[in-house]
Amino acid sequence: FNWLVARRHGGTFILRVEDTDRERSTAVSEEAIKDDLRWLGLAWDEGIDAGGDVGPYRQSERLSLYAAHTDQLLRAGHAYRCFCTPEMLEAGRQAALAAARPPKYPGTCRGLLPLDVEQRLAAGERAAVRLRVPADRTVSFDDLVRGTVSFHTDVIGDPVIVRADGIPAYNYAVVIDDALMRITHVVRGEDHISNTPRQLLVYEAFGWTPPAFAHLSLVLGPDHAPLSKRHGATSVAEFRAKGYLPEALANYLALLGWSPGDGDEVLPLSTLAERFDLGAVGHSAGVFDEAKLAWVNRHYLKTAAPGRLADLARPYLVQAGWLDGAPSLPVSAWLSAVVPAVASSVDKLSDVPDRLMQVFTYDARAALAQEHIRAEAIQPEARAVVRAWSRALADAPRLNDRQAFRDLAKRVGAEAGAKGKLLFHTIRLVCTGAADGLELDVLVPAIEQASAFTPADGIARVPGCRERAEEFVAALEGLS
RNA sequence: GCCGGUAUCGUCUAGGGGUCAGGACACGUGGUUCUCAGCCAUGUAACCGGGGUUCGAAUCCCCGUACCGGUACCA
Repeated sequence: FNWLVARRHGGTFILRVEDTDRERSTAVSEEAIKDDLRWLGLAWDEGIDAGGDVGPYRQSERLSLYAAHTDQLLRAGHAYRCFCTPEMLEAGRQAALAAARPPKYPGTCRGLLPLDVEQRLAAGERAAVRLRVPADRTVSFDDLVRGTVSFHTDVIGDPVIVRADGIPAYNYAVVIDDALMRITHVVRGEDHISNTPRQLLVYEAFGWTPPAFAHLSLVLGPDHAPLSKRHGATSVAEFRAKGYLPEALANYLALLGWSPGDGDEVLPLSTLAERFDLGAVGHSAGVFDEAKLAWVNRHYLKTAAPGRLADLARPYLVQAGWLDGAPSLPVSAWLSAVVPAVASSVDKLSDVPDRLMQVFTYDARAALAQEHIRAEAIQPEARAVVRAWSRALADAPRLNDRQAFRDLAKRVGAEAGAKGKLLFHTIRLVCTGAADGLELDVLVPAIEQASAFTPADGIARVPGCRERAEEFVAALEGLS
């Protein structure tokens, strides 16, 4: 949504890394975020790796900036040193909770004498810095999605703005950054809505004009609980791994919480960038529905470039053991023809191998062991087709294209006196050992082409139609 | 507990003082196709509860309930 707001209004989308929590901020997590954003197509105009004139864009590299501002606040009396230990604070919190009172910093160090502070500091005592929150005030702001939101300062304890180790707290660092980076719109999750009054107070202490705020609802899982690991994929990277197209995920996510108003559902990023409107964003939390994501994905799967689909599907075929990492050029060409043909009937790319099962595996005996297949195959009409088909294949060239298959099917039909469903269904049985599957126009040429490859091509061995027919006939005769 | 937010089909939503409350996904049924896809047709399904204002409330107001968030020297 941040990206869309920036695009829609000709703004600048900035990627800033908020890494003041050293535990959670690793090079790996930063890289993951950048990968996700890039994959989704949400390029940033300014920030990490992109540069810009209000950097640095990593909070851990802006520490001196924060320190200078803290001095200013301390001198002006808007902030003060706090010597309370985490243990003391925690005990106070527990006591308050037990007494059914709101847990709030009691202001223990609020009125410390400057001399005392000097002495304790000189003695090596560690101190955090707290913001002095004015009493009995209502702080309110006009949220771009929710309208006016107000908080009373009496429920806000003086927040720590700089920890005892000198690292600023999130609520403080973002204000300085947003002001210095001239941020106009802060669009974030509603988990930040109650942080906003604290931040507003920091703007006020500095005499700065705050940016516009917009708080978005969170996304819930199907059980209505916040999205978490047990709901399966919860990160962009996981959806990518499952074979969803980035444009589909972006499209779906935009629709989760926002609607164009006219019922349009398929909206690529470029269209979204023109039509998105923060004011039309919904106020309630959305439940993530993977079935709908899949539906959107299918739309994009149908129009994606063949080569791209082939490339994206390759890892799944490798995983299935049918392809090695570096297939030959002819195999790549084959994939570019076959993958798009199946991709249009699949929810996501990881389903492709399943759809291609009949190309790579064949077992006539096992097929005929299934009652319904056997019953169908032993019908005299079907046997006639089987015979004609295998005879025709014996001296036919490879059925490398759709037309060759159709011609042969026609000949076989004429010879066996069969057509339509009976004809094709029987051929399907012989070629795949199954009663359903891909359209034979597509499947048969795919099998034939694949059967011509050698192990050097980096693809598993695929039995051709002739071989399959022979095996089927043998298995059928074995039955009777 | 306290503070804040939210509430229309199972899900995403449109609408908004008078509508047959519309669409999409999913699901059911029928049709088409050599296909579990697609396409066509068709069906089931919703305004959280209670008060108030009003000729009239799903829509405005209040209360309640439920859910979500916050209540950190996390972000």
